[in-house]
Formats: sequence, structure tokens, C-alpha cells
Amino acid sequence: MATIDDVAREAGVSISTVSYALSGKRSISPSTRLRVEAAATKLGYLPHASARMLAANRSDIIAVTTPLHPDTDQSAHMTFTMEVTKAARDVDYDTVLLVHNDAVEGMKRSAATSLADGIIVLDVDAHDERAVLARQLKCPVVFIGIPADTTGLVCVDLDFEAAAVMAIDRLVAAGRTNIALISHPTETIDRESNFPLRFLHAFEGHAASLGLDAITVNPTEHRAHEAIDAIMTRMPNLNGLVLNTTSDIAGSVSAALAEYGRKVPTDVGVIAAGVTFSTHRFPVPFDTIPLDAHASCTTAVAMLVDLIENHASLPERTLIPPSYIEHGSVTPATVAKTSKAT
Amino acid sequence: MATIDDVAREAGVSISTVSYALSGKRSISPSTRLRVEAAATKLGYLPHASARMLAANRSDIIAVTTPLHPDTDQSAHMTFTMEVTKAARDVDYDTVLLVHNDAVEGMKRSAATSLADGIIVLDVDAHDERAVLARQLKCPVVFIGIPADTTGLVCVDLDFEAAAVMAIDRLVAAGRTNIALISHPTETIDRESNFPLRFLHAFEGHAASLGLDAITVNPTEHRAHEAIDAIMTRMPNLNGLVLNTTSDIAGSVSAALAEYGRKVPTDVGVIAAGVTFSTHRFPVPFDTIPLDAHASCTTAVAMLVDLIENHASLPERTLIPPSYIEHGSVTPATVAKTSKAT
DNA sequence: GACTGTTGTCGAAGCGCTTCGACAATGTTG
DNA sequence: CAACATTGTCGAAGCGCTTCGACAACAGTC
Repeated sequence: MATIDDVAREAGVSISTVSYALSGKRSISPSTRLRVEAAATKLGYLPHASARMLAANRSDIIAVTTPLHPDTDQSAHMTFTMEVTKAARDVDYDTVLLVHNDAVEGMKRSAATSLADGIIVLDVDAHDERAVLARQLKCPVVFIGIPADTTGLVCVDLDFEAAAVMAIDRLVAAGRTNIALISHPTETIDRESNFPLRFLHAFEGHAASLGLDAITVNPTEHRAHEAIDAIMTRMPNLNGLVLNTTSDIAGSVSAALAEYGRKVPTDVGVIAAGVTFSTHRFPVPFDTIPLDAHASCTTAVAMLVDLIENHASLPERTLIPPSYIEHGSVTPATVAKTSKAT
Repeated sequence: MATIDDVAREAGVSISTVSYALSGKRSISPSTRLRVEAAATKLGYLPHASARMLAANRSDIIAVTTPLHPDTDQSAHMTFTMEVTKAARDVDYDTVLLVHNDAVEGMKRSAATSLADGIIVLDVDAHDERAVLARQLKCPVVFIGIPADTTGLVCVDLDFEAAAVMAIDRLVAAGRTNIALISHPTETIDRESNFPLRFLHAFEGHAASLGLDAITVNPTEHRAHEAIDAIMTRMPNLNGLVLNTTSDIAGSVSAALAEYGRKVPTDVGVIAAGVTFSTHRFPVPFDTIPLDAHASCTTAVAMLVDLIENHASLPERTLIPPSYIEHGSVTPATVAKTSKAT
């Protein structure tokens, strides 16, 4: 409730001196700065947000659009939203939330009213309407996720293509060449949420280039059994499995394989790739190539701030290299697994 | 980018007339209002957020503090955060997110800088430090959740006590009197997250008052098997089960019961109570007494706005009556279940 | 010691809006 | 038709801050 005038009076200086002393935007003698700081602390002074925004012509607020599709993975979104918020606070920005039925209108509004200095877009579809809008807004926008057409946009995401390649290469290196991918549920694919498609295409492409016999399934259920049934029918000698799917499905893979008498990792090596959840609570934890929300969000916020403060010109796509976390779910395939070695 | 001056010029009136015409705070002749509205639309005018905030001395922003404990149920929090945001937008407020490591500092800051007009507190512990802070802040605060001491606060939540009573009464009405409760994991209880405690105490109290033999378990795992083991050991004739627990645990209840040859609902009637998740994806969906995020958040936001705009004086506790959703998981107990009736 | 920097401080001009008081221009009342 | 309300509009005063230009005061320079 104390204003800059109170601080100025207390410190015996003018309000502009207070402003400069506190912001450091002009040199102020140490003695004066100390007096001003003491006065500010004593009075519990914090600049009035809207007054600062109006005068400085910046709000220090980032808007976050987080659509909620029916098939949205709530906890993944919470993770991303929170990571954006934390990353923003670390660089002294606050975040406002824009909900979906409101996503386009909200983006327009927060840009037009100067509520936000910039916008972060989450859960990007291949043909996202927010991409069209972003191109016409003068307000900086960063996408976490990659739409089909990135022209004129700034996008950050895990390198799903590299993650798919890494997953296959790991399995192959372990001598596991009968490989299947359980991808995301059909409803997510149908919506053209883009990252499952990117992963899937890279998976198929890399498998083909290695001459592998690899198959892919998109479940319709929220458990793995149906997908495993489909895989075991077509590939009874399965020995490597890649999961780029939901937590519920991944969590029931071990049980579904058990119904065929297959164990992880002895019979089937499993890698969860491009997923936000941790598998440490699963009956058997899986090696994971994580979709690291922290890395994506920190990068995205840093880029957005660069755009806001420096009008930087940034690449359309920034891909975060995948990393591999071992949990022992991929062991070398033994040639005759069922008969014990000497 | 158009300012109120541009609109005033376009409409041939003064800026105060524009302001009144658009806000409706003073009567303006229909012809003038129409002209102003046309001009505003033509120029795409929206008032500059911080200018409006500064002049009107209100930000139309609500802060939401959503702590993230290690055991936090991410998707429940996302649901609440989103519901608050939607409810706020419906009454023309935006929401800023305050993350936890920052919760107290963030509340102070958003109040002191007038960033937010009011604060919503989520995930309330029995002895929440934010309650102490709320009492000394002049900024209106509404809690979604009930701390141990509500003196001087405004709190909204599901009536967990009534929900526990309702769950027991339903089972008893179905002739099921050998009842157990699977509560939340010990780590959540240890943190003194308050609603599991409220449910648990009400459950035990009501069971005792009915003279029922009811038992309670707090799991340590993220699946039901351990809890079911404990229950079946102590109460082999179990025929009613109440779940006030996590989605993972509730989701594995049917499987855990199956290991004892018990089926839902024939052998054991099951009710999920005070939970945010839906059981419709479970192998057997359960009757549910939902913790309705929409209802809680809408009520909380309405009360907060009442506090902000009317300085209303509101009750310390507003309890939302529980509702019961049937999915067929509680059928009348037959006396001799295993032997078929004539 | 007259010249040109620095450095530290101040005053004042806004930022774009809301809102108060004033006041014509009407309408209403006895 | 005077006296009094009511209605519609305007001008101006801020809201609390940032930031620009001005300018003393003091240092270096040749």
C-alpha cells in the first residue's frame, strides 16, 4: 500500500531517484541507493503492478493456452503448465491461464489489451488454429509442440524423431529386432495431435531403413491387452517393444505380456519413449526416453523472453535431443532364451 | 492498439462518453452508444489492461495458488485449476498461477502489488501456512478445502462428512454391513492434507454410531492389493467397500478382490466417494459420490467475487452437499450369495 | 583556468484509462 | 411558467509508475 512517494519522502529523495535506485537503470550513489532500499524495506514497498505496467509498457505477464480435449492427459498438462509457470517466475514473469473454449479469443484479447507480453501455446495439433492466429498477432508466441506448418512460428519440442530412432537403435543393439510400437489411442491420432504422429512416422521410417520387421498399433482401449493381442498375433516372436502411449496403457503392458507368458526384460525388452510419466511405480519399471517438460518449458520461456525483450529472431523449430534413462527393461537377447545357458 | 482517443474521435464524442457508453456506468443516449460501439468495433478497440486496472483500481485478476507436493494428484489439480479459471472467465476475471515454492511469497506479492483482486487457495492442509497469511492479508481469499482452524477465513468444499455418511448408509441400505474403507496413502495423511482425514473420521464416527464393524486402511502402495490383503485378513466376510483414495488404487480394486474370488457387485458392493476421477474406464465402474470440482470452483469463485465487489461477509465454511451417481456397483446383498436362489 | 566529460539527482511529461463534478438541455410538477 | 429533477455529455483530475531531458557538481584534460 506504500507508494513510491512514501519511499521518496522517507529516503529524502525524488521519486525518480527511487525508481532508478530500485531498478538500477541509472547509476545512483551507493549511499542514496542504500537509503532508498532501507526506506523501501521499512515501508514494505512493492511497485503497484498496473502502474508499473502502464508506465513501462510491459506487463511482465505470459499467457499460457492449455486446451482441454476430452482425451487430454490431465497430469501431463498440469506438468507443462506448472513448468512454464515456474520457468516464467524464474525470469520474473507471471502467467495467466487461457482455457480452451476461449483459446483463440483469449490469445487475441490478451494481446490486444496488452495483458500479456507473450504467449506460450501447449498441446499443439498438426493443424492448430492457434498457429494461424499466432502469425497475425504482433505479440510474441512460442509453441511447445510442432504443428505441420511452422512457417513464421517459433516452436520448441522434444526431438521425437530422434527419440524414435534412439529407441529402435537401443533395442537393436540389444539384439532385439522383432519390434513393435504401441502408439497413442486412435482418438488422439484422429485429433491430429502432432507428436504421436511424428514419433510414429519416424519409428516406421527408421525400422524400414534398417530392414526391420516392425509393427505399429494404436489402441482404442485404455489398457494394453488389446494392443498386445494384436501384436502377438502378428508377431509371435516379439522381443522388443516401444511405448509411445498413455500412462494407463503403458502401466498394463507387463500384465498383458504375462498373459502370453512373456516377461520383461528376459523375453521382451521395453522402452517408454516420448512420455511425460515416470514408470517407477510400474510392476516392472521401463527404460525411458522422457518427454522432459522441464527442459521444454524452460527453453520455451527463455525463447519467449528473448523475443519479448530483444525482438530476437529465432529458428522455427528447436528440437531438444532425447536422453535415455535405464531401468533394466532392455537386456541383451539370448539366442535360445527358454533353455538355460550351460 | 487503438486507444480510447481514437474511438472518441471516430465517434465524435469525448473519451469519457466512450468510457461510459462501453461500460454502461452512466446513461448514454442510444444513438451515441450505437455510434461509439460502431467506432469501437471498426477500430477493434479493447481497453488497455493496465490502464484500466490503474484507473479503476482493480485488476480483474484472480490469483490461484496450487502447491505441488510430491504426492499431489496432478490430474485432480489440473481439474481444479482449470475449473477455477473457467469460472473466473465466466465472471470476467483472468487467473494468474502461483506455484508452490512461491505460494506464500506469491500471495503476498500479488496482494501487495495489486496484481490480483483476490486469491483462491487449492489443496489445503489441516495446518496450512496460507491460512495464517490469509488472515493478515487485506486481499480477499477463498479456500477450496477446509483447514483445521477456519477462524476468519472463507472456505468451500464438498461436505466430506456427509459423503462418508451417505456412502455407509447406501451400503447398509443394500444390506451390506461388513464394511471397509480404503483411504488415501499414508504419505498424504502424514502431510495432513485435510479432506482424507475429514472423510476418515466421519466414516469411523458414523460406522460406530450404527454399531457397525467397519475397518479402515491407508495404503502405502499405489495399487489396491496390499489394502485388500489387509482387509480380507481382518474381515473375510467383507461385503461393502468405500474408496476415498487415489485413482490408481481404486482402479486396481476389482483385480485385487478377484484374487480372493470376490466379484463386484455380487460379493462386494463398492462406492468411490470424495474422488475427482471418474470410474467409467475401470473394469467395473463404481457408484460414485463425486468431489465435483466444477461445483466447488464455481461456488468459490462466486464467493470470491462477492468478497471483492461487495465486501460481502460470508460464512467460514460452505459445504457442498454430496450427490450419488449409480453405476450398479452396489446391489442388495443376498443372504446366501454363493448358492443360487430357487 | 577555461574546456569537455562524468555522475547523480530532479522535475515533469506522459502511459490510457475511469470517474467526479459541472452543466446544458430537456422533462416534470404545482 | 417558475422551480425543480432528470438525462446526456464533457472536461479535467488523477491512478502510481517509468523515463527523458536538464543540470548542478565534480573530475580530468591540455
